[in-house]
Amino acid sequence: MRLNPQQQAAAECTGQHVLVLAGAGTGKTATIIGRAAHLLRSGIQPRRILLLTFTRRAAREMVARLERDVGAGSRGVVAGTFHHFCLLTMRRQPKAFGLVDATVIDRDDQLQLVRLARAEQRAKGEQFPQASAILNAISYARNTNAPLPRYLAKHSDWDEDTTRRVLLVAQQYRDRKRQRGYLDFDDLLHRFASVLHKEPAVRARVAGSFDHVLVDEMQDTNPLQWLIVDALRASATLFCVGDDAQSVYAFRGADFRNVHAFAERVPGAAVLKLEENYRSTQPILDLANWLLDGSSLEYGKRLRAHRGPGALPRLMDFDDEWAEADWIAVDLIERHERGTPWRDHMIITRTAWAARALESALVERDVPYRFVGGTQLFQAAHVKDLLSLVRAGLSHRDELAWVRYLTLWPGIGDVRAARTLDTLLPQPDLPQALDTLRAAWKGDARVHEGPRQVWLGRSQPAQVLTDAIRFLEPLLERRYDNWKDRKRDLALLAKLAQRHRSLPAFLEAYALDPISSSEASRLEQDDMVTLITAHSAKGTEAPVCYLLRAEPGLYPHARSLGDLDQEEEERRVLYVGMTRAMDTLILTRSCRLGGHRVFWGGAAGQHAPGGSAYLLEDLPDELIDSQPAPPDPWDDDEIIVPFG
DNA sequence: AAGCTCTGCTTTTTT
DNA sequence: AGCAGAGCTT
Repeated sequence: MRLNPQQQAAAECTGQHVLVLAGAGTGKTATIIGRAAHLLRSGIQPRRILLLTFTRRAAREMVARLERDVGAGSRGVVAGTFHHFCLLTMRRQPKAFGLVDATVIDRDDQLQLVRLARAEQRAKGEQFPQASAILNAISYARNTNAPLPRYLAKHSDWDEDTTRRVLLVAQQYRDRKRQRGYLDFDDLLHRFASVLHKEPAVRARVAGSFDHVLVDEMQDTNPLQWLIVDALRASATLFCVGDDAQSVYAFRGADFRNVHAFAERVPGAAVLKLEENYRSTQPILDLANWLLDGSSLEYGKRLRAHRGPGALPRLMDFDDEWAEADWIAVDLIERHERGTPWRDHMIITRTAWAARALESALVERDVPYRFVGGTQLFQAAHVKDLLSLVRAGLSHRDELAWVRYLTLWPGIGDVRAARTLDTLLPQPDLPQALDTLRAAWKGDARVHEGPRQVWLGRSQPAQVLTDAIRFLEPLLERRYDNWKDRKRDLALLAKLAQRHRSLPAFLEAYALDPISSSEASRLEQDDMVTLITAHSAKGTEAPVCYLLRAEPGLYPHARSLGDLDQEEEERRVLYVGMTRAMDTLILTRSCRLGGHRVFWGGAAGQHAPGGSAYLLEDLPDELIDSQPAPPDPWDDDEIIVPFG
């Protein structure tokens, strides 16, 4: 791989900590990979290089590219998400981190726990914050390393009494986690950071195992992650890459001061810039530059296209989302027929939900596609059902799994499940708990058999999964009307389990990475259109990009209206979306801008002073090729035939 | 008393 | 797709 002089200089700048400010498409990944390759060539041992990314996608891509560039010499480089790295390290020395016998839980499990606590605080029929809202607040405070009461006082509009009870919910959530040995995603970072902070010996051991730490997407790191990077700096050299204009995870506590204040926090650090864009043609970048110019913040960024001129981005208006979706599907088919492979097309959506019309159009027109981001296909209910049985068969203390498994049975609801669990929990181990269950349960005798099968066969993950599917089949078939389709997902899961030595390892890997959708699709076919959320799209590119529903209510998202920081983040989300396109950028919208629409979310167009209710409001004509809406193919007005 | 089924509501972004 | 609530069934 060839680097330009700036990239080269960055990759080879050794002897001090480095921050690289890299605009969209300027070869950020190439540079970080180039850096790793340079270190390996200069004799650094692979296992002394740590490569931290923010998303699993980025981690996978980095590893693949590094292997392609360096070959087997890259084996042993430690690469993964922050969460992954923390868990891995803590699993190696469980005692030092107090991690013996802990189960990692995903967001669904978290929500379930919060729901239980919430039910106790909420009066019947009363308006009370949703479990997800409470969990978001808990998580945000945690990731920004701020006490929850202070965070709520500042950022929520809940009244005093509600706030008091939300704090009780949070307290209970914590207690329940502790009692059951559950660790949520935030705990992974928090536990790791706090032990590194409090135990100099542990810190020295962890930090001392690396010479170089490479951090991707630095603008997305949150204060907790900063503490981790900061601890590693004690004996390793940092190489951080980021772009403040692409910071889109503030909702998760990301703090781009980690980029802005880098030089002050890390004395003697070199700050380098990459500004030449290699991805897109100039008109696409002109549009992106215009978008940033409209901000009240100063991003100090002007993307220059190394590739030079090209076609103007297009803007298409439609009557409704169905017409829009169908037009895109047809356009994709035409491009495909003209010889462009499906994989060269990417459709970028603000939310998973906003793409529902598009998904049905793609299905209807037989366009092969995969969805990246949003709620994963594999977090589906039937997968959770299966995994709940597996988890129940490994520990009688896993309350969430047991309740889910038990309520699959006809005649068992929340109440009976909870009561049954009260008898299981005090038992010393699982076999005895199962005996108790068999003795106490008057109904279907098979209830205890499923977990028992798992327990007995637990040394062979793939076989356990296969047996568990067979065991659950009658129950699930009754429950879901499209069982045949769902069964295929489960079979895939059993196949993936083959790769893991133990069931807990499989479950933990799954919790952190609920089946790489990439893997799932690779098992099927390669050439397909990518439908992707703007957040997930960061770091990707495609020759042809559609920006779906680039309309008021979505850019900025209605929920962000009224908060200047959030509105500003929406600008960056749109910026990320636009700068994915290499040759062709097509923006589509599906509402008539003339007729004022009231958007859900309450705020109804009330944007913050200095912000904007619609980011493409004053789009200059010369930057875009505006096209009138094509006739509505679904127009079902009666055709009046004149008689003579 | 507990579970089941129907209906209406509500959907940001991710580890 | 999943939740909450109402009303019905076991």
